[in-house]
Amino acid sequence: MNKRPTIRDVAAMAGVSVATVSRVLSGDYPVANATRTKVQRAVRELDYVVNAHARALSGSTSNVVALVMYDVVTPFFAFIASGVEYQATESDRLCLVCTTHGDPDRELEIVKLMREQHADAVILVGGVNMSDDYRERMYRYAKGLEDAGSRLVLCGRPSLGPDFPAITVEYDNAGGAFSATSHLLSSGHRRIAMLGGPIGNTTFDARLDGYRRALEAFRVHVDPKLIIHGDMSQESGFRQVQRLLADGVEFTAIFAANDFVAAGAMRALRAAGKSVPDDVSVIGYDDTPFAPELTPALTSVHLPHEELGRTAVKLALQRGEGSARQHVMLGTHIAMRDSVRPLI
Amino acid sequence: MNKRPTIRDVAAMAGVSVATVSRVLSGDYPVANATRTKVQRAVRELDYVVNAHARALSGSTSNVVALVMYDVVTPFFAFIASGVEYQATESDRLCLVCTTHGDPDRELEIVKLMREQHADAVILVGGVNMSDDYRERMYRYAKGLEDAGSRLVLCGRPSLGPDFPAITVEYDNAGGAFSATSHLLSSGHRRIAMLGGPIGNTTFDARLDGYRRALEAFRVHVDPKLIIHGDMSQESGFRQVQRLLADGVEFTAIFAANDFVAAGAMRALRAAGKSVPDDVSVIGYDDTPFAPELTPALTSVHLPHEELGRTAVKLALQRGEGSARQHVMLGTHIAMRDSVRPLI
DNA sequence: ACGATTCTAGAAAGCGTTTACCCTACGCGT
DNA sequence: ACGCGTAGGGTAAACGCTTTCTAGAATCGT
Repeated sequence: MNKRPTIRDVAAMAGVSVATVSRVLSGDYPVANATRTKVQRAVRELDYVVNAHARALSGSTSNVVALVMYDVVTPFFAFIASGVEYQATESDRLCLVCTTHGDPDRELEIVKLMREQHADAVILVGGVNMSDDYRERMYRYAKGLEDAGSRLVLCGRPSLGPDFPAITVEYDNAGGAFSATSHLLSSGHRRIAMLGGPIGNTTFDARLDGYRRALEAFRVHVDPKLIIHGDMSQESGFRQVQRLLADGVEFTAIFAANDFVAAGAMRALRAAGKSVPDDVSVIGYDDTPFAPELTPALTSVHLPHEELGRTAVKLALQRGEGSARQHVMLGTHIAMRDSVRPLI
Repeated sequence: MNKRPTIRDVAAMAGVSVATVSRVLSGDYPVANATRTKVQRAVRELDYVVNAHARALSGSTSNVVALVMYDVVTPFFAFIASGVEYQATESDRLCLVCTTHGDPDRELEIVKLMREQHADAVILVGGVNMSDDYRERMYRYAKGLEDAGSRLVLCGRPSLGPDFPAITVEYDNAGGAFSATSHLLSSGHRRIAMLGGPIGNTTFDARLDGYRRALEAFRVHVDPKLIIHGDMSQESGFRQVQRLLADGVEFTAIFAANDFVAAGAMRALRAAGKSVPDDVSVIGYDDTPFAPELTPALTSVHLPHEELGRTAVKLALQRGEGSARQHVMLGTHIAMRDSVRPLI
């Protein structure tokens, strides 16, 4: 097994100094054509590649963007990750992916790892449980990252104030929920069940809030019996509807906190002999790729997932001092399909 | 903005040498308790974290596992990635993710980047177009990675022979297709349409092969008219069925090369007024999370996605010389649901 | 023809760790 | 009392690159 060649080997073979090789490789400094050619031949000959760690140690950037999220398979996260990855390679960065599975300690751990790695940007994706000490801890993280020269981006997570050293890239969570609920309301529905997510999570609190505000805007009573919380799984949606039915709660429409819950809900409805959308209208959130494949095709709130990811990277990599604490909010829209019907 | 502290700052504050600090941090070398405490206090005081690049440069491992795949959102890849990420963090490694979108040049580029990064393992995921020069190029990659001290893993991609310096972790692609087709055959179906993937791709060639072998085992004629190729999208499945119908090809069952194609196919069938499974049985591949949510719930070939990913990492990180070129094959099974019905 | 620029390229000082090597002091067996 | 093994800790040499500083050669204006 050959040892991997270093820059000195290349320099020796080309008969120049290591400085010259380095300059040919980075291509910024003027180098005579003949010399450049010699060096390039040596590089090819030896199949030389630079050592990224040495380069990062010597220079100052690591060319790495870090992505921290709940998991990697939920479409919501996967699509944001896709946008991040896309823009990262566009900007010649590599993409480090870590998952927390909702564990705050793990998140702390990861941020430490990212400081070690000198990531150019650290992107925290998705909602979070805004606990008492979350802000304070997040502030320490942010400081640490700033000192390490990394940009912190909160993506799909609320800002922590304008003086907080982080970029925020949100989508209009509450607004999407408001539109969805309004859509149901203006179709004549008044008894709209909200199948919500875990309490305290910024994402699902916001969706619930949008639901509430829409009802209020239509002067419809917010009936607590219509609001259920669960995790975000298909099973949860299934059971939530079963419970509603078992409790004899009346409703003509369902607003589910995401498409998986909506799918489970529709399954429960079908199992109970109720037709969607004839008996009950259903609307989801996230507009996952399978939404159009359900029967009936699911109406859902569409999010600009990929653009969220792309914007996060773009802003983070943008140099200039004012850029370190921006806040952008992306819009949502409803993808209308067949799971909603006006109430006659 | 504070400069980030180095090990010398810690050493100075604790009144010891940098060597001692390093030893306290790695914890291998004996250090007196009092000294250790002093150092740890200084570390906390300064909020010091090691510089991963300096460590990687000095030591020899980068603690990074690289994952190269088609994209990040297709459930097939996402679940494998999930397994990789899981096992990587289990082994205290970070996980670098790159996508190729099917571009072989991009794959080459990425492997070079991974050599630069000194990744402990490079995992190439999923099928590939086995072109003439693929083998040769892959061989050069493999050599380069081996010299760089990285392990190469082919995951869900066929081995290139026992003397090829790479680990292979496959699932029984053809076997799964064989089972699926056999399931249809033993339910009495004889006219089974195969909605295949792109020609030349190892994954879809294998699935097609399993289909063929099953028909032959049942002594059923393989009718070329029943075999269509497309990309792997829902739309592709939809159009493939439309075409079959328009061409007046007779069939009582469909074997789709993945669940997305199956979903599109079912939609086309429904649009044409055909009932699944009363008129046509359908079976998918990959057993994506939405398969149970379709109407009817889709029978599909279940793959051990996460275990593929986990095994890839586990084998790659396992030290010992013989371990550098192993080959494991994982099994599949059919997840039976409601989209298949015996032909009466 | 001669000083002033402009190119080109080398020498060497870091970048922040780890680790091989060396040294001191102390306990212990004989 | 003496040699020795060992725990504890310091010194300095890598690790492989980038970049500043410096300097010779080539070009140019007058």
